[in-house]
Amino acid sequence: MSGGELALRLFAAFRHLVDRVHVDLAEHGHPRVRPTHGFALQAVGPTGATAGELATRLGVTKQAAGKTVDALEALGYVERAGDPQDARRKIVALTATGSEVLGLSARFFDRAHAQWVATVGDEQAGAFEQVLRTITDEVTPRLDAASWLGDDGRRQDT
Amino acid sequence: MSGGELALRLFAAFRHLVDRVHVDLAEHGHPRVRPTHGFALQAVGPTGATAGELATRLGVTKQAAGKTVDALEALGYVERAGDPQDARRKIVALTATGSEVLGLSARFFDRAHAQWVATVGDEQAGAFEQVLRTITDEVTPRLDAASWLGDDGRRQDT
DNA sequence: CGTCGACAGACAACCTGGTTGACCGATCCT
DNA sequence: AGGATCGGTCAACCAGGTTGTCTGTCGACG
Repeated sequence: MSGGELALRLFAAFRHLVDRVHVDLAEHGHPRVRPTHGFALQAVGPTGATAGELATRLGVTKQAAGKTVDALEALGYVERAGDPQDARRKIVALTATGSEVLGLSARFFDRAHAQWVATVGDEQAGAFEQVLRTITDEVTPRLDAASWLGDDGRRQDT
Repeated sequence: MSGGELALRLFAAFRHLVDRVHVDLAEHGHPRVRPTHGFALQAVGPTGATAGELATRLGVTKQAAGKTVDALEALGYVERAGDPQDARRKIVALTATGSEVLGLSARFFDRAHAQWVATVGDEQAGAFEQVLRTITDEVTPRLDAASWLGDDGRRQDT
């Protein structure tokens, strides 16, 4: 396998998985969720987070994070609330539907995972994941997928 | 490994590989190339192609393909020439620097590939790639990575 | 031979997600 | 108290993609 093919297939596998999950999500009453949103919800997490924290977790500027929160809020998946401790901060937290999506998403990911484990065999799958783990262990997980493809990598945010 | 983690790691591996190649490319006199451009150059290939062919190969609209060609042309990697057989068609072809980039890119991908084969071991790597191949074999290779992340999937192009 | 439909490419307008830059109020620290 | 700093938002802009429209060229058929 050439290096280029390897890269392509890695991406195809990733995309296949994510697509599958989003089809399932759409069929269960959440047709508007986009992969970006999923990442963001994940980053918010059950404990909530501020826009700034989100920004660093997602590897984007705080403005971009703010916009994502706007979108999620419009979809009804998160809510913004003021922090009584510090009037500057606004903590965004999952709504009921928000955590429902998060839970469903996790379930569907696991289901897709289980399916391909079944097709390739238990042992192979284990070995595969082991290799994948060692490859990606030192890599910092950055989720700013969209911008990364097109942009120069310069990013500063004040 | 949870399904979500699997997806994340697949993406991280892909991204890691691509990033590495583009760092190498930048160090060898091609700092402006973006992943998108790489895909497009690949799609043009040594034989050249029309904008429409590019569009279907990349899985985007012909207008988008046209814009990409504009960018590549501005960078000096491709040239547009009229087709003497059919005055409607304009075939885009790689310039000398264009095919240089393509060649370098292939070499760097292979180098990165070889490096991780070395780190995980020959046998593991082989098994890994075998699994990856079976997973992604039925998947149609679509390279419209950027739009896929944010858009709804509705796409029609006349 | 002429005409009418299909095809290839380009232009314009718009959307999304991201970025930079500037700004405002709240907090902290001296 | 007062200046620096932090958290968040507004505004302008850019890249890449999409839809819709239009022009020029082929080709096939009457």
